[in-house]
Parts: sequence; structure tokens; C-alpha cells
Amino acid sequence: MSYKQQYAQVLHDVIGDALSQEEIEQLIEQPKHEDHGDLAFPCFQLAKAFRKAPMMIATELAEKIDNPLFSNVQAAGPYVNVFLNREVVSREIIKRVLEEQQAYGSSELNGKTIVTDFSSPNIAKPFSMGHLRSTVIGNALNQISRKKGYEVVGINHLGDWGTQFGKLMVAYNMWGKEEDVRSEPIKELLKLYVRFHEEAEENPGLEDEGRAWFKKLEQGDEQATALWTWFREVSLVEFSRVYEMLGVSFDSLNGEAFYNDKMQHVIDLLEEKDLLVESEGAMVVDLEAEGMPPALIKKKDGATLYATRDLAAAVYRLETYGFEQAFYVVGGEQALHFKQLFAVLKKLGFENVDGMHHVPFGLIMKDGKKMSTRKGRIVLLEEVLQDAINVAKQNIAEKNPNLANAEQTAREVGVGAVIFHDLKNERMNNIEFDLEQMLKFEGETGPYVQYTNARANSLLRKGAYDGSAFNGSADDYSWGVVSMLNQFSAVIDRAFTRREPSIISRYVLDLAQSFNKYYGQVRVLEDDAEKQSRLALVKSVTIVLTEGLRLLGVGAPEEM
RNA sequence: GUCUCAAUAGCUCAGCUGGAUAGAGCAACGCCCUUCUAAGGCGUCGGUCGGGGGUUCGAAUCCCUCUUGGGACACCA
Repeated sequence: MSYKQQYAQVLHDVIGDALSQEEIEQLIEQPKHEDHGDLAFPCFQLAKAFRKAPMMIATELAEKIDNPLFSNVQAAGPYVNVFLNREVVSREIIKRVLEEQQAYGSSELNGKTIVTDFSSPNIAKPFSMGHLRSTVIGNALNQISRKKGYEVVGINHLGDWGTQFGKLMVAYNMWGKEEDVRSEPIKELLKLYVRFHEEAEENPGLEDEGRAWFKKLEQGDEQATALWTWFREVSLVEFSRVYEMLGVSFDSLNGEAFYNDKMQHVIDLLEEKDLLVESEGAMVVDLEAEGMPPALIKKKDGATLYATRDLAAAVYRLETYGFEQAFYVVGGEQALHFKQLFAVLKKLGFENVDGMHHVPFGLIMKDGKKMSTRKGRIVLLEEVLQDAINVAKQNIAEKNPNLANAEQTAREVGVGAVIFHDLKNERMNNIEFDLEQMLKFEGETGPYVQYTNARANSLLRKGAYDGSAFNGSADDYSWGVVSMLNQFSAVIDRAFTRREPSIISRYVLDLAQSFNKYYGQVRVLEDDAEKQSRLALVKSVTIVLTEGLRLLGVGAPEEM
């Protein structure tokens, strides 16, 4: 039982039935200012029931509370503020962390499944900064969901099908050279793609040619299939290199092409329910009643679209996984698409559509505009990661030249900096791409948290921590740390229900900050009776920092 | 035009389901390495929470409206 719940129970005993214990718990808040104690109960809502001024109620309640858990109970205006008994609570919390280790904050397995659609880059295009967001947000949500006891199926819904491949084939046939594509596949394919769009501005007939080639591909044309297979293979080689750097893996690589033979099933379902109507030569599902433009299912040439394939994928997942929830970690600009998708699924009569969520995020902007592959306004993720690793290397060379595992550590720090930078803020925010900002390792950054953890680990080594429990006294600084440790599971809950990794990032920063204050004020390795107690606190910090970073997909080296 | 997301310190952003004096980081300035990794800590400076209405005992937070910016709106994904 959390301390908040305990306080709610105590309050309930003295308040009586005017409010339920749950209602009281809802009202209890954490004061922003230290001198207001650790937990505060506002009495405004009781004013009506008791027909008394909130201030009076607070005074009366405060007098009635007497519990060893609290070292002090104060009525401060309309609030009843309690101060937790720091020694007792510190002992309890640190004991839990040390016992549970990395399982601290975890929930029991609940036997439910969450299916996540994330990363999902387009084949034959470089892995750009634009794809970083979906990849790292999705990965963090997967870790958080597992921490909450869910079984997670992470799907990389590769963009390996669609008209773009027809266009690419047209471009390749006109201007491509096999040896160029072999030596630098993605770079060359991108060139062809950009050139296609440039030339198509002058010569719109090219678009039709592209569509025709995609149609051929869908019908299993040999030449088209051979090209497609080749483009896909060379792209995957590049992608897997990036995923390895990021430390991200998938449970399924079923991309759009996987659903090619499952499309008819969806179309059959739509026809059964009589949902498919003809409009301007295309087949659509009318969504006017839902206040949305129609969902395009088939083009007038009979070929399928993005929506068709996503629909097929959704139906497949609904029928295959029996999930409680499904996350689509896809940019906010596709909000309409997902609203349409879910609306169509509802019309089809699927039950669990309410468990499906689009998890949108803001754009990475360049010069105030959306990054665009078509316009060649693109930054390669791999280059950014490499830059970050190099900066980390320089830092290590300057600050810790004797570090044993320098190469590996530089990777963890550099990559961690990039991931953390992306996950630090609310996912809906647009972010202006700023390499310099991303390569800063001071202040609210991944390396700051990693550094804090490394210093803490260094204390454990030097102090020869023997696994003792915390038995010491609690000062303002240690209490600052302990109350942060206490919040971990509530933070995980919030991050999970809001599908918001930044809540973990903020938490980890706050915990690191509280520890750094402690470190600055308290000499941990002082040889006195409480040394091992202090080290127990330090150990708890390393456990929670490491676990917090892990949830974000960021490494936590013990030395740096 | 319709829908949608956003607007908080010079810059980048927090601010939990509305609650007590709006917080960090960066930048600027001033301190702290003869003792635990200075990728750190301490301090100073900095805000009519985009404007205007409304709901409420109480609004940065909820509702309406306006302004500004991003994005999406049929055969791309």
C-alpha cells in the first residue's frame, strides 16, 4: 500500500462517510513546496458536507490524526499537511528497492497482450531522422508495457508495398545503373526517387507509369517482383544496422507486402456488410455519417491503397493476437487516416476497436518545415548517431582517458544522447532538428543521467558496499532522493496510461538531480557508522536510474 | 474552406485527473575541484502562462471565441 493510500485511510477514519477512501485518495496531492509537507489534503470539498469553513475543518482533522507514520501533522489554511516519518519511510523504500532490484516498480504478469506497430520505415528510402521518433517512442512504450505486466508484440510494419515502388521501378529503368545500386543501394535509390518526383513535375505521365508498374507488381509480374525483392533486401541490410545501433528489436517484420494476399479477405468482409460503394471510379467506404471523408479502398485501376493494407493488417491482428490494446506509433499527420481506419473496423463489427489507439507524435522539422524525402530535405539517422558517438569519444578522451571499455561506452552515451533527446519532451511537440542541441551532454540530457549513475556506481566500488540495508538518519538531501525513489511505480503508471515516454525521461532527470544535490552535500564515503547505510541509498539510486533508462531504451554504463 | 495539434522566462521545455508563492535546462553573470568522476553542485538575473470572455470557493490547466504557427483533407504512404 502506498503512503498516499495509507494517508487516505487515516483520513477516512477521522472524516467518516462524507467521502470514500478512494475519493480522499484522489484529492490528496503532493505539495510543491517542501514546507507544506509530503502529502496534503485540501478540505474544500468537505466544506459543503460539514457546512464549515475549510480552514476550520483542516484544523479539526489535523488534531484528530495521530499516527506513527507521520512525524508531523499540520493544518495550513485549508490543507491538512502531513510530514512522513523520514527514517521509517526511507528504511522501507530502500529495502524494497534493494530486494526487488530491477523488478522494482514492475507489475505482475497480467496475461494480456498489446500489439505495437512502430518504426515502420519505407523500404528503399534511407532511415532518416523522421523515423527515429516512431522507433524510439514505440520501443519505450513496449518496455513500459512489459513493465506493466503485458505481453507485447512489437511489429515493424515495413512500408514495403505501394505505388512508390512502381515509381522507383520506372525511375530505375530510365536512369538507374545496376552497379551504382549495388555499391550504395539506398543512396542510389533515393537519388532515383527524388529525380522521379522532379521529372514528374514536368511530365505528369510518369506518375501513371509508376502506378502501372505497381499494378504489375501486385499481379505478380516477374520483372517487377525481381526488382522489388532486390530493393527490399538491400534496404533491410541497412535498417538492421541502424536498429542494432539503437538496440531496438522486433517480434515481427510483417510489412505491408505481407498483407498482399490478405486484402481480398477484407474486401470480402466489406462487401458482405455492403459497405463498399463506387465513387468517381474508385471503391470507397462512405464515412459521411461519422463526419469524415470516405476511406479509399480500391483505386479505379483496381489496385489497393495504404488504407486497404492497413485495414488488412488490422483485421489480421484482431483475428490473430486477441490483444487488449493495439498501439499505432505513427506521426500525428496521419490522425485522419487512423480515425477512418477505426471507423471502418467498427462498421465491420469488430469488438475490440476501442482498444486500438493511434499514438501520434510531432514532426521533426527542418527550417520550420516538415522533412520530406521527396524534396530531398532529409537527415540520415546513422550519420547523426555516428556524430554523437564521436562526441562521446572525445569527452571520454578528455575526462576519463583510462576508461577500460571506451568504445562500447561511447556508443552507449552517444546513442543514448540521441534517444533521450527525442524522448525528453512530450511526443506531440514538433521538434526542430538541431544537431548541436542533440550533441550537448550537459543539463537535461541522457548523458547527464548516465553520468550521475556512473558516479553513483563509482561510490559503490570505492566504498565496498556490502549489501547492507538502510539504517541511517534522513536529512533533507537523502529524503529528496528517497521520495523520488518512492514515486517510480506511480510514474510508470502515468507513462503507460498516457502512452507518454517523456514522463519516464522527466522522472529519471529529477531523480538524477536529487541525487546530485545529495552527492554535492553529503560525503558518502566518510568512514563512520552510517557509511553502508548511505551506500544502500546510492545502490537504490543506481538500480532505479538504470531501470528507468532501460525503459527508454538507453544504456546505463557503470563507468564513463 | 473544414478538421486537427500547438502557443508558459531571451531560447528549449516541465507543470499529474483544476488547488496553496508558476518550475527545470540552456544562454548571461558570480562562486565551488589539496576529500567520493566539474558530463557535477550552489547563487543571481529573468514570466500580464498568445488576447478576450465564461464555469468554479479556486483556472497555465475545463468551455467558448479570436489571433498566430504546424499538420491533414480521394486514387502517395
